[in-house]
Amino acid sequence: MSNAQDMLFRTLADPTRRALFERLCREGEKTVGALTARAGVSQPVVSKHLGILKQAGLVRDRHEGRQTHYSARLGALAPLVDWTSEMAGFWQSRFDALEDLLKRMDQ
Amino acid sequence: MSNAQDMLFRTLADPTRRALFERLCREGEKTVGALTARAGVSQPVVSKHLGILKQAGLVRDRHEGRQTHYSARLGALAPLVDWTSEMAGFWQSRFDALEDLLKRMDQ
DNA sequence: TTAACTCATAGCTATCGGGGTATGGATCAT
DNA sequence: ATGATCCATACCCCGATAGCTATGAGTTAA
Repeated sequence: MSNAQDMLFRTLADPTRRALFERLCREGEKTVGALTARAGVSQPVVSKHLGILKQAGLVRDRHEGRQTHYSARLGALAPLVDWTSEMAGFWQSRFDALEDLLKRMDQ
Repeated sequence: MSNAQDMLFRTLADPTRRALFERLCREGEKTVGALTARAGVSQPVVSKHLGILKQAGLVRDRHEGRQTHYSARLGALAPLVDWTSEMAGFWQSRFDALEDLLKRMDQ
């Protein structure tokens, strides 16, 4: 029963994970080793986080010899944008309704 | 060292909390009692979540007699939108750079 | 004043999850 | 073939937190 937003919010809630995703967005494709070098946590931890990011659809992996290259999949952020827009939409429609009411009261 | 995005993602990561915020966006101002009625958790839990939402700036409260009315503060979502745009921007600029490179190689 | 009601806080428990080390599988270099 | 490198998995540990009940503070009704 967990929708797309749930997965995204939970995945991006962790600072280490979000930092990894940000680096992939900023700097493009990176190997696990390169990511580990500046992640501040051990390699297994980086691998686990990358696995979670992949499961959320936020990254993709490409195997080349003994190293794995990860890159950001920006399209996965769409549900987050949609959710935000939806919330804004509800708020706006209620605002419009209020505006409308005030207008009618003014007549 | 926790920026605005961190607070927002962590706060919205919990399904119960996000559901409360969504209801406030959809249906407007609600009392704690009204929220508790359909929250699926106990009243103290609802109060605690509302407190966290308030601390994140996502809701505001208004005291009226013995009841407290909560409402959504949509502006608080701005850092989230900014972050998303920033990530998209990085991705786009790298894409543009690649496009540019290919263009120059083509000459 | 007393009783009922609304919400917030305190205290507790159990679970979840992020961190680590150890290790194995796979690939490359010697 | 052997050793070194890169990554993923398994396992454990511990802190964070979401849930509960009990209770108190504040407010309205009787």
